[in-house]
Amino acid sequence: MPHLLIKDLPRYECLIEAAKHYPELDPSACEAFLHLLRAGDEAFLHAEQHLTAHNISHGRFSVLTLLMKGCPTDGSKAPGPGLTPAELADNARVTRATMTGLIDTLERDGFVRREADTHDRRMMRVCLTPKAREFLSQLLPSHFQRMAEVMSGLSEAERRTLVELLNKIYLRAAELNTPVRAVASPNT
Amino acid sequence: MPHLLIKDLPRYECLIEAAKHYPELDPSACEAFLHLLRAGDEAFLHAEQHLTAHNISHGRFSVLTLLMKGCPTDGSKAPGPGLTPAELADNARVTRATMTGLIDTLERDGFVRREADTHDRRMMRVCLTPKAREFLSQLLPSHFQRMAEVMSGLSEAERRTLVELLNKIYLRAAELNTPVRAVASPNT
DNA sequence: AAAGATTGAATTATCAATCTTG
DNA sequence: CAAGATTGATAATTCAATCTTT
Repeated sequence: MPHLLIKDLPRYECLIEAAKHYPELDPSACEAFLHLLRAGDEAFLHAEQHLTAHNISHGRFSVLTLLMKGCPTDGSKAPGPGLTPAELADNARVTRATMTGLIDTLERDGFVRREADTHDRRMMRVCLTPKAREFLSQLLPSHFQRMAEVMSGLSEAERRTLVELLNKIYLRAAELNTPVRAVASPNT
Repeated sequence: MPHLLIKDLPRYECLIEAAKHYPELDPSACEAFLHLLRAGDEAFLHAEQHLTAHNISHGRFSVLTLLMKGCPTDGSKAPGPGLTPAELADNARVTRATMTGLIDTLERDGFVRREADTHDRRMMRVCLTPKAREFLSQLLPSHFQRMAEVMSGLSEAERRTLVELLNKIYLRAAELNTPVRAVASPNT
C-alpha cells in the first residue's frame, strides 16, 4: 500500500512499465524520455496555473512575450513595427490559423493592436498595447519566482549538469524534428 | 548571421533572455526551468508526430494506455471491468467533460466500448476493443523506438544522472501542485 | 501562381449547468 | 443533497479552402 500523498502520473507510469516489456528497445532511453516528459509536464503545470489565474493561456503568453522583444526569426532587431501574424505563428510554433484566433482574442481584450503594413498590403503588423506592457511587468517577476521554486532543490552544479544534458537532448530532438518543420518553402 | 539549420524556439529564448533582467530572482533556476520546458517540448513533439500520423492525440493515447493495464489511482488491480470515465479523467489529468468527449470519439472509431456498471447505475465502464489492442501492439514498439532515438546521445551514466535530477524536480513540482489538485472533495 | 491572412469544420480542452442515480 | 456522466458555451488548436495582394 503506497503512500499517496504525492499523486503520481499514471499515464507515464503505465508507459514506463510497458517499456520494460520491450528489452530490445533500449529501456533506459525510454525511461529517461518518459521521466523528461513527466517532470516537464509537472513543472509546466505549475507555471501554467499562474498564467491561467491571470487569464493567459500558453499561446497568449507566447504572443505577448514574443512581441515584448520583437524576436524575429532571423535575429534582426525590429522592435518598432511589431511582428506579422506569420512571424508570430512560426516563432510560437502554431499554425497561422491558430495565430489569427489568438490575435483576435488578444485584440478584443485590449492587449495587442493590428496595423496594416505600409509597404505590403497583404501583411498585418501586431503590436503590444501599453496595457499589455503594464500587465507583463506585473506578471513576469512572479512568473520567474514560480520557476525558481520548482528548481529550488537543485544546487548550482546540478543545474549546470541538467542544462547540459537537456541541451544535448534538445539538439538531438530538434535535429530529428527539423525535416518536419522545413516544409515552409519547397523547391518547385 | 547565425547558421539556422537547427531552428531555435524563440518563445523560450525570449524568456531566458528576460530572466537575466531579474537577477534577484535566481536566474540559474529560471534558466534550468526553461531548458526543461524547451527540451521536453521538442522531445514531446517528436513522439507526438508519430501518434498524430496514426490519428491519435495526446488525450486519446492516454486513454488507450491507461485502459491497457487498468491503472486505477489506488493501485488496485482491476483489469477485467475496465475503468470509469471519472478514473480515466483523474489519471489522464483532464476534466470529466473532456473525458466524455474523448470516449465519444474513441467509441465512434471502434477503440473502446462503454458498458453500464452492474452495481452502481450512475457509472459507466470503459473497455478496450480487440481492435484497440491490435492497434497498440502495432504502435508501441515504434513509439518506444522514437523515444530511444531522442535519447541516443546520452550514455547510461548520463541517463541515470538525468533521471535522478528530473525526479527531484518532479517531486518538488508535484508537491507544489498537490494543493491545487486536492480540490476533489472539500469538507462542507 | 505564390504569399499573407482569414474563415469554416473538426478535435481537444475548460467551466458551469443539468440529468440520473444513490 | 453527493456523485457520476453528460451537455452547452467558449477557447485553442489543426487542416483545408478562400480572399487579397504581389
